[in-house]
Amino acid sequence: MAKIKTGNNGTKKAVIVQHAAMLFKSKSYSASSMRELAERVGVEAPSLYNHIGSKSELLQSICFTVGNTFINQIEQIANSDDSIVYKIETVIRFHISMMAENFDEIYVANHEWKHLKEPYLSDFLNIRRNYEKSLVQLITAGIENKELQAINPYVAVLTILSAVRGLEFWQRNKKNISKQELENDMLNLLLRGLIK
Amino acid sequence: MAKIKTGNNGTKKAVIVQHAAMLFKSKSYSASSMRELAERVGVEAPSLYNHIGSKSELLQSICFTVGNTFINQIEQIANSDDSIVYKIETVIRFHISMMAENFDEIYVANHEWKHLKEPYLSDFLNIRRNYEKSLVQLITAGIENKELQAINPYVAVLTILSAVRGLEFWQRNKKNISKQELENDMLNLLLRGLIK
DNA sequence: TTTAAAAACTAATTAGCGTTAGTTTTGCTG
DNA sequence: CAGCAAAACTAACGCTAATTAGTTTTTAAA
Repeated sequence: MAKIKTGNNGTKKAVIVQHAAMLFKSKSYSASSMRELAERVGVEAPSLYNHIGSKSELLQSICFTVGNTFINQIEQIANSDDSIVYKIETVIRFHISMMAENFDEIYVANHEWKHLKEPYLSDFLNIRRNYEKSLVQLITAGIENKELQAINPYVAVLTILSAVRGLEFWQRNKKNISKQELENDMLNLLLRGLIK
Repeated sequence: MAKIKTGNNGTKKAVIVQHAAMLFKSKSYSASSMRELAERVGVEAPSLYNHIGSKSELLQSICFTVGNTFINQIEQIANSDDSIVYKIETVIRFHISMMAENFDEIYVANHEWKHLKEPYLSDFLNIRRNYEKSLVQLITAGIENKELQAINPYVAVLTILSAVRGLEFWQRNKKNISKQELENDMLNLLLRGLIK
């Protein structure tokens, strides 16, 4: 009946992927049906297959777009010659910005990656491992540097990544706290701690 | 064919719930089938229904057991007369212990609650909101107290809860870091910050 | 050893899923 | 306006799901 509206930029597949991210976020991947996705896109389910290969291809698109974005960013930061503390600040600010502007995709990549099929599942986990490894190197350098406290670098990375991932709770309460205040307070907390 | 083994403590339903937690954790709720659950329990699928009411009742059991445990704990802590900093330490240590000893249920409660049906979904979200509220009060008291830095209490709570939730990543690497080292480093980081 | 409840089984129902096949409509290009 | 490819449609296939019905086996007490 209706046609898929691309809004003059991006392919029709991109429109479908965007709707898929919203649907997968709210219902989870397994509980989302192609029929409901089609309804949201404004089309009958089989029509989707003129533009995509399969349901799992949608999940792949989402997860790898997100993964590659973060890998690119961390490489850029690692190659700059700022101080370690400033680099860490930049990483955290980038996570907060991504969370604000690409929430659906990031949420899906964080929560639904386990439904990827091989070999994509292994590829995705590799990307994530490499990202964590880059951060561990950053923290380790900062400790040798004496810029940072001597704590286990893996614990530090785990805490930082979890904290920024937790911004999904902020998304529910966006009105109460501005992005600026959130950024400043979270950086302050992670860098200087809770205690006065 | 076989019978459900209770190991002499707990009901048969408890055995099924425990297996359900493991299954839901590894496959997600929607992608888990009663047939596979039955196989893990060692029985045919319809036999499960002699002990439980439905698949979603299993999820309810898991989510509310976890929720009530944390609500009880936070009430106990709030009613003690330790310093705020010590209370926060106790909360964080409790989360780490629970994560170490009841990982499957906590993981499922954290990740699969959205598949609860009404009215259980609303009830669960209420429990979680109340828990967060208790923590916000704790942080707020600590700021007025001058024990804590004056940052937005909601940001502090969000960061703490996310950090402890992130311990699910530690579960994958348990061998590399002892619970003691993890506890000390994470407390140190959250209370005193990354910077030396 | 009889008996009755608990708990297992087999078979079937109903419903929804992703996807394919085949056909019709749409919209651009000559 | 003729023709053709892109993209929509309807119908249906093959599966798998949660659950129910009805029956048999097991367990344990009288």
